[in-house]
Amino acid sequence: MAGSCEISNIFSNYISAMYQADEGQPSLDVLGQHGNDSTLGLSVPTSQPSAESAEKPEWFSELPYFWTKVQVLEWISYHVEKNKYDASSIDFSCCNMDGHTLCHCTRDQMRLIFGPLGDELYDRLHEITSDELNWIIDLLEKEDATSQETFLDTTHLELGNPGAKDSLEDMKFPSPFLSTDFTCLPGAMSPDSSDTSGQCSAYCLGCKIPSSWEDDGILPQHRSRPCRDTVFAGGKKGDTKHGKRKRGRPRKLSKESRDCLESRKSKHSPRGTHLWEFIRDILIHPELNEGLMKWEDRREGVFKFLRSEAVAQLWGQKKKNSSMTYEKLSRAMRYYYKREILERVDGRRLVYKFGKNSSGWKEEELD
DNA sequence: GGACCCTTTCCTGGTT
DNA sequence: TAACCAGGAAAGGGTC
Repeated sequence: MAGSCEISNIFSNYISAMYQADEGQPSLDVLGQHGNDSTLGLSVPTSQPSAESAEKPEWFSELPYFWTKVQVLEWISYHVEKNKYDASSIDFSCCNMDGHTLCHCTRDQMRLIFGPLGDELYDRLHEITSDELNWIIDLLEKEDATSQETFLDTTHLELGNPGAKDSLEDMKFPSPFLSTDFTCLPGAMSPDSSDTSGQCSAYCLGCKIPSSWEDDGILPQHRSRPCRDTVFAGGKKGDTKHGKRKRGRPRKLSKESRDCLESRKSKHSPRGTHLWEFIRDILIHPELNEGLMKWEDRREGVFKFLRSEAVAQLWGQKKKNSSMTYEKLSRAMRYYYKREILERVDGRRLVYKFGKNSSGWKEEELD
């Protein structure tokens, strides 16, 4: 009970502080500024430095997973205030949780604890943590560069990485795939576009991610709005007259925009993973691809897309292409027939087979 | 700078 | 009717 009292105090203090410094309120609109994009269902804090940045609460610059109980409360307080919610109906005794616990709350649990605010909190947390997966992926990339390890030790993530936190600040970017298509729990990673009320889909800290998912293409992008708005400018349909666009790949970003987005990237970053390698990596990590793809005949290299659009979205995310679809992905797959990287599997929808020019999928090779 | 490669995008038509 | 498949065509972007 004492804990509950303490929590209430923190809560009150925080709200008081916010009233006193209304101007200084964290610009976490932030968490909703891109939110109009229902496809993405995400938004990220702006990276534009603001005069108030010095007054941002601690939780703003921390990963939710690492939030202390106090920071969790501050975060809750912020949203209580933001939504003009009556905090008296919140069960404070249930708020005594750290970020780790918070991140594993289901939507239903959030509702139970926070009432109508539960949905809001769940969504906001989801937004932040979806960004974090990208942070994690980035972290993995750095890790991979030094260790050549395919997988990341889970404990490493749980301990955190101060350097990577900085990266998070710099590079948050919404993850459409993860936000809409993944229910990603520690130890399980399965897409589920329809499930918005199940387990907390925000966290993937227990997941191990194939090394090829870590390359440049999947790196978080700069999160400032002006840049982000230009990221997929070429990918929008109907951007030419008569609602039709020219054939071919749309022009990429202007140099300025690219610089903005990729200031972190090496100018000579190697070519990203090829599509077939990306597909292969999903397949050879069954613990991650549950629900995405499956082997039909492992020995023969026959596999099937279970959630074709989800895979396409993931591929699109990797290539920074929000308009990727299975239709397009499958066209690229069909080009592999000629090169014998893939073989046709006639009469079976969504089924492909690795060809003689592919590698790295056979069990013998993996051993 | 240009060739080449690897997609990406659009499209038409066919199949399930 | 929708989803998928097949493959031509055109184009962008990265690498060499």
